[in-house]
Amino acid sequence: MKKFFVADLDDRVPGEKLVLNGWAQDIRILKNVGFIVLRDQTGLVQVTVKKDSGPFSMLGDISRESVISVSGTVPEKVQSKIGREFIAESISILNMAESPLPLGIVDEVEVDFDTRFNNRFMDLRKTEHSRIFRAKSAILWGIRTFLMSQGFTEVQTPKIVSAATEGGADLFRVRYFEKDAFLNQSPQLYKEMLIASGVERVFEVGPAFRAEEHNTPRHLNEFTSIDIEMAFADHNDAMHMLENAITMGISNFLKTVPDAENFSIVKKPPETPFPRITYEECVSILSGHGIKVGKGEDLNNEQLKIIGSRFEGFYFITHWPKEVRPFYTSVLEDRSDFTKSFDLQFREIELTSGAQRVHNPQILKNKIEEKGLDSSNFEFYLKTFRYGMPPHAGWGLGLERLTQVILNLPNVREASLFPRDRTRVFP
RNA sequence: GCCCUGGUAGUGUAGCGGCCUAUCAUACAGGCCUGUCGAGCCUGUGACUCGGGUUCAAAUCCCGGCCAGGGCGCCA
Repeated sequence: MKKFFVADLDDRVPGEKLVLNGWAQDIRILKNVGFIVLRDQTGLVQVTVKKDSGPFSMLGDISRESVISVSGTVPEKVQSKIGREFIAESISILNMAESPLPLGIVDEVEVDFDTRFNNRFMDLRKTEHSRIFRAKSAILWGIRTFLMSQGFTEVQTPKIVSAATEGGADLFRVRYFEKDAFLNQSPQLYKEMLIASGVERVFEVGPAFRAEEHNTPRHLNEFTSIDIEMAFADHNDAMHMLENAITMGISNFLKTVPDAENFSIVKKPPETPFPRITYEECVSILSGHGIKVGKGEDLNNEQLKIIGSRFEGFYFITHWPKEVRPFYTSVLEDRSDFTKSFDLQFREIELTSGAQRVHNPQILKNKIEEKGLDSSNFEFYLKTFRYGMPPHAGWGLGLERLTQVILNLPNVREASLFPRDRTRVFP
């Protein structure tokens, strides 16, 4: 069993004997001395092999990326530029790596996306890639602990479903024994049903599937959605919960991940509340740029870039027209063309979509039909609204996109261990 | 779904009708080197996505397939 990590060396005293395990990232052999750069999940150490020591003669047999175990001592003085050094007394090869490697870990060559993802296990041995997932994990942990502190219960809802959440066009169809079924695009309907069950605050972290044939740096066909739903709440309550959750996620990331402030573009937790701008204000700003947005039209990428350039980081766009929002979104009492909805944006990237929901069953049924959907397919859902459904609100947050914008990754696929996109279902 | 671009050694590239027996880097193998650390130096190994077509001649031009990256739409 492994007892020490490479980074533990920083707390050890000179002369102490211990065993380090890891990957032989690089091997350099000179006439009178040899070096192995040993890597484990905590970092790098230079293992120095003196000519008169036993393992010197076997250095040439170790291939890059082989897994080795080194016993040795902590040196009096660290001479390596890596900042950590260890003097080998014996080395055993636990598993030899084949060569050449499918992609180099320390080679000074670029690697294409395709090659990287075809060999993702190897790609992730690069610290700059694996740390994305340490960041993602820490962000999620911060959000999760925050939601738990606010009285939320984490739930798991089905991913194989019989009806579409908001339509049918963009769902993956699967064979479910003798029936047709779909992979769920969102836990939306289930979250709401749980509100009717008397659990007042629920959240779920789980996969969402979209069969859209997009091919962009910000879309995945399978992504991780952080979804919440809260009873006796409106869209403003949901926005507060969201900005605080994000702030706690970032704060936990910055606090717990080594070197976080150096590879993140978000250097400190954002201040709350996040700026808010209404859809109509956006339209008016765009009009100042000579861009006309038609009534009830969605904002496109180019338009969102213009809006996004006015803000430092996160901001909300609120009160979207009802045309561009799903049937379960409630409208403003005084202006029924607009909804109690919001998107959380970071520049032009949409991270979250949320709203206060419709809780009156008759209005909800009408809205389903207005969207051209067959309300009888939603009976399992509508039924839960007829026996005491509180007013409620919630949101869905894309975890990969959140990670992407915080780390300023050029492509959202980088924030997914094994991305599923228009053409990739492997590995 | 529409549109654009690209596929050359393990990896990343140059070449874009004959000078290609295909460039360079990195990797790999061997050698040299007083502790190296993007080590350095020498020698060697290793490649034109697939199928048709045009041509005296195709890595290079045309068509199709497969694979990839991106733009739009749509969305998290």
